[in-house]
Amino acid sequence: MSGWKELLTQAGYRVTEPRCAVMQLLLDSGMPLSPQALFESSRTQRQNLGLVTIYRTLELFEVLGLVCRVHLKDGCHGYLPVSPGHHHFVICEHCGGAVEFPGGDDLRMLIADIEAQTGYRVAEHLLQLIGLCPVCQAQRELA
Amino acid sequence: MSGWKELLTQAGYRVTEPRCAVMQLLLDSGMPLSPQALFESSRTQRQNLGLVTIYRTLELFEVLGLVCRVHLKDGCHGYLPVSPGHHHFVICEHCGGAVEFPGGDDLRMLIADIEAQTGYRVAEHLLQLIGLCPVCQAQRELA
DNA sequence: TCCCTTATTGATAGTTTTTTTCAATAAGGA
DNA sequence: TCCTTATTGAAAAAAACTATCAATAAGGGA
Ligand SMILES: [Zn+2]
Ligand SMILES: [Zn+2]
Ligand SMILES: [Zn+2]
Ligand SMILES: [Zn+2]
Repeated sequence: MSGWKELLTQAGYRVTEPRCAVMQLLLDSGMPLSPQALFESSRTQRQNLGLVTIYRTLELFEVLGLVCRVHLKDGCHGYLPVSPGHHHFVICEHCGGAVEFPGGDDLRMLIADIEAQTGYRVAEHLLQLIGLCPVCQAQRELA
Repeated sequence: MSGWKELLTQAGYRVTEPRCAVMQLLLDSGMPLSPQALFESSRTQRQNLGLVTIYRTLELFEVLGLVCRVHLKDGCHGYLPVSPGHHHFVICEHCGGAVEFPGGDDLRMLIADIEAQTGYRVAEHLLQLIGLCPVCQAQRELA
């Protein structure tokens, strides 16, 4: 994400300090952050964002396609910054580290199959992979 | 789902009236139901389940693989009864109707690709398709 | 650069969702 | 039928999320 400020502006929104802070925290984190986690991070870094602002900012960012909401096992709902377009994530179940990947032809085929089988017209999909990142794999092998 | 009572018993749990009621409501519904929705349904049908019991029952059922938690746009977390094994759902975004589809080889190729690309070891995945069911498609065409 | 309009913020309060607690109840084996 | 103990559900607490509104600040225009 680099041009996100321009995107905000073009969409008629203001580039405010709190919005910058939220985006920065997300970019620095590398793992899905919940609204609460963002709130606490912001306090640690003396930015003191309001929790309400965080909710609103995440919602706006999601609508603009700047962040993506992922579903976690515990508690659900972390947010990750995303590059423009459609995407998915592999999330490490141990450290939370998330890596984005594009949906491939495989998925397209699968969806076509399901449409044929069920008669549904598929408009969107939710796909997340959960596993162990290389670092956590190595760690586990030592134990 | 037919042998779910046996499955409960074999796992050392009791087959109670509230558990039967929750399963029945889920089976009758055909769409994802939230804990709150189950609570209200149960009151309508004079079964008066406690909300806490519903939460606990859903959690147990999920652990036993009898139901599956799906993530909805608004409010998140509906529950659907599932047949044994691995599977996913197509959910109608208009009427909520859900259809299960088996996921055997599923995403094997895709996952293998991602593992190679990212170094992650993928353990599980979350896949949901969202779209329009045949009925709702027809309805939309008339409008 | 300064001002003015108005989008945005955040404190407070309110609502919804989920979890904890614990005495009363009932499932199911003896 | 009785007894043990898993299970229930009312009530209360905690967590997650939303609504309100006066004060603030972004950024366009003078
Ligand atoms: Zn969710
Ligand atoms: Zn990891
Ligand atoms: Zn439908
Ligand atoms: Zn699958």
